[in-house]
Amino acid sequence: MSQTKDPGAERPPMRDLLVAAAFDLFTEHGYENTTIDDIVRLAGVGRRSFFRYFPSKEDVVFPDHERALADMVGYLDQDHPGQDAVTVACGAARVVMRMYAENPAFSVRRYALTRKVPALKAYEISVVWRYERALAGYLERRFAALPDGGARAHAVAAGVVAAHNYGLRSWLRSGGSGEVAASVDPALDLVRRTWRDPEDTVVLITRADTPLWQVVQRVETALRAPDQDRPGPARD
Amino acid sequence: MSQTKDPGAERPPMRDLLVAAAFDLFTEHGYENTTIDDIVRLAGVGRRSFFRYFPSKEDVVFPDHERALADMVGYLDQDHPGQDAVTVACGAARVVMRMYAENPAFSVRRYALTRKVPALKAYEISVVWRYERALAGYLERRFAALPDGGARAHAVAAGVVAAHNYGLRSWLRSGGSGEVAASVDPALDLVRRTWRDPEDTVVLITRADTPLWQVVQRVETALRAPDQDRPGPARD
DNA sequence: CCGGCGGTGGCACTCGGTGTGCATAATGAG
DNA sequence: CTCATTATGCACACCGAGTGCCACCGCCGG
Repeated sequence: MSQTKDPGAERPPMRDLLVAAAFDLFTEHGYENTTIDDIVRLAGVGRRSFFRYFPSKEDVVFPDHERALADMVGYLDQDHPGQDAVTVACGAARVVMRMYAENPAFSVRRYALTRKVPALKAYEISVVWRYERALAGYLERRFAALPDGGARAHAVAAGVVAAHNYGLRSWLRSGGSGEVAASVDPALDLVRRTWRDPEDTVVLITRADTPLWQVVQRVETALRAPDQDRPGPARD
Repeated sequence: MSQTKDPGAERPPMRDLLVAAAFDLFTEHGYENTTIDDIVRLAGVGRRSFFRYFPSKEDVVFPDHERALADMVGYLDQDHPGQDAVTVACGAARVVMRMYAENPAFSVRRYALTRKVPALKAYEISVVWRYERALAGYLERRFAALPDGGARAHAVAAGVVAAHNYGLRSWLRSGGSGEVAASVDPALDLVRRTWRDPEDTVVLITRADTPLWQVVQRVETALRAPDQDRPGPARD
């Protein structure tokens, strides 16, 4: 950690230095009352160097979102056999979730900051929007065959992102204790269930006087073995 | 229209003057290349007055969103008998849609601007987020009785906003010709159908050998007369 | 005629962000 | 070992957004 000589992680320590200095000052004097000069003075570097590592003052608060977005796009570019589009979108949201889980203490500090500084909240929203746009693009490709594919793609993407953020916020409010997934997955599952492809719906028709245990049995077998003996849903 | 003497609309003309001047300069020289001094020089007013009417340079591009948000909140505060929560949320989105429809030419010009200026896009997103938050707050109250009410409220709000924006964008890309609702309503309907309260689902069970025309008839009567002889969904 | 009073303009200042030129290593060729 | 090249950080100057302060002007009642 003091040398950062590990191959593959060639980030100069100055980046982390600036983030640490900035967060200390932000939490002590507030975001607005802290100038770039204060940060670079505490970090012991030149003012110009700050903008070499962060394009703006807001970016120092979200130092890893760029990587997370790239990870999510990479996840969407893989193929996920046997998973419908909505499930893949939820998986992509979980990729971002893991980024938050990597450093709970930092995530909680940042959450406290974004909650009280409108400018940071606005910046965070624009970052989240990029996730949503990536999801919507993926879903639009997957839903290309459907007549309402465009609207569906955007509505699903927005729902997935909103559910993810809802669960994430509740985890952050708890102070980052426990598993993130325990908060995020239920919300994500709700979205996945309600937006599941209509073609995946099981319609079971029986005589009205069929014994209940037989109905249950047939429902169970139908739900357990999906996508086996019928053409799958449209995959662009 | 030339005098704006109508009581109730006491906006001083300087506001509209600044908006007109700003848009002319933005579309001609670009947003970034236009300074506040350029705007106030063209409008013939003092620089200080600009910030009296608009808190920031971005706000001059969205002069009516504050009013639209207030209108939407007002709509949500009314009570809408016989409409489920998701339908009311879609109605609230249509309130915002009408704001865009009030001045199609202006909306189209603004759309061209926000598409190519990242700063304006980011600002627009933060504005849209306030609509979404208002919707989510309303839906959270309506869904308070449901165990997954919170996640559901946020997912629905996000879906409604995304669908509205999807339809709106397609209308804006067409140059603002035709009815906005023709683009927005189908997308909104998709969200409303998929998120409709589970209690509103009609389950019809018949003998397998029931004549088709009888089945159709019973389905129709069930769909035509909703919420009549059963307790409605939880309304806090 | 006079003294508040609301709206406006002018001025100076802070601060975020950018372009430029210079100094200081680190690297590689001879 | 020395020199040239490159990269990296730094100091300085500059621009423009946004703010605080005060002077000004027209309008009102007294």
